[in-house]
Amino acid sequence: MSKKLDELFTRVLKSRIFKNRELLRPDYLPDELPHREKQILSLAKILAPALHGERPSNIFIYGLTGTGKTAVTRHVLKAIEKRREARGRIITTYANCRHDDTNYRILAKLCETINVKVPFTGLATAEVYKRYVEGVERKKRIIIIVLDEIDALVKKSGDDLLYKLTRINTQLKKSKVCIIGITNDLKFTEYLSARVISSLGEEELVFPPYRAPELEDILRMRARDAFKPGVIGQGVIELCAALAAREHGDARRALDLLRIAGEIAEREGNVKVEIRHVKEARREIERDRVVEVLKTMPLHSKIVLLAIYLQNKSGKRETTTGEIYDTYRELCERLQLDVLTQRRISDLINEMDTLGIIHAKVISRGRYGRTKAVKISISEKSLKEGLLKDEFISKIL
DNA sequence: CGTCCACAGGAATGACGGGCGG
DNA sequence: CCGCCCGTCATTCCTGTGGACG
Repeated sequence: MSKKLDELFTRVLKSRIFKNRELLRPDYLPDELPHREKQILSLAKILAPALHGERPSNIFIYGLTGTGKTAVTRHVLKAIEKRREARGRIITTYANCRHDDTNYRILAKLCETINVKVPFTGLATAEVYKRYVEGVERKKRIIIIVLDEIDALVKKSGDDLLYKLTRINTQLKKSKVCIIGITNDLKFTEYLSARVISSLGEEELVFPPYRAPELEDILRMRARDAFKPGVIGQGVIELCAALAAREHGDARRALDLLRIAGEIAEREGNVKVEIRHVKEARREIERDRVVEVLKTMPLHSKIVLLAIYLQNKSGKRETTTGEIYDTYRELCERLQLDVLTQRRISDLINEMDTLGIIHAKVISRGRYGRTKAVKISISEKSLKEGLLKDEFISKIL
């Protein structure tokens, strides 16, 4: 056994495919961002006043996932920080609102970057905010706050925090705060109140999706340094680009495809990355994503999903809330668990809808009521793989 | 054209686990 | 250590509603 392991490690270390795999990771920031020159310049122009101590306008950045919003922002901030003028004058803060999706956690994160200590929980949000304002004022700097995937925060916790942050400068004398909001939801402003839109949207930048040829450029540039020479087979780059272009021009997806295709080829002991590896990579990505989401869902969501699945299996392609709830209740009784109310189940169904596990559409059937038509939008295989990990669920299946 | 189904989804409230200040 | 307050999850109660049926 240990000999086999040894061989495996050696093989991975002496990769015949990769020269530097890290270059393909989604959070790697390359020196050059092809086809985003315009956005880089615009953003730099807006932020430049910070260098001589003026507050830059707040900025709203729109664009679908993988269109380079985060990369461009980090790129520009990095360039600003490098300038001599920035020293002792500018502090930049980055927070991802999908990762930290409550007002409290965002504030805690902001506090962290200006060395203000706050506990994980327990304090009132208003208290944390107060400490943050005090901390900022003490710093006497221009603070640039990047709130990535800001839509996630607003949808969950409302725009209160945003409002406060846009007004924060009225409480400050020695420091100034500038906010960059990044969102991949183009209709995001619907969730915002007018007061926030006007102050946050002083400037707006739109990132269009990458087209397939542009994705090819990006991939080729990264592949040149990430892979050993000559290992990329005919048409591999083009396929990755085409698949990602179909997914609204998502560069992250394109890079993931290429990296995982490379990993699959390597696992096979192949010396070339071929088209079939890319196809397999696509399947793997989708499966992993879904299984990961399923595994981390709360127990009752899993049971609801199972209920939908069982309804599905007994012939119907679509189910309604009422039918799901009945089945759900039976399952709970069999497992001797407390039954949640229908109101709560309705929320759980909505949550799974936004996660993309199921598809729920409100339909009206006249005097037979108004309900939701629910169907599962993931493969049976990944559903089982994700659910069977749960000890309760596996009792039933 | 009004009715009325079967829910959707908002608001208020309670239970619970956890940190804070004294 | 205690009483207090907080955020989160869940319940209860509620009003709203698209359109087939009569």
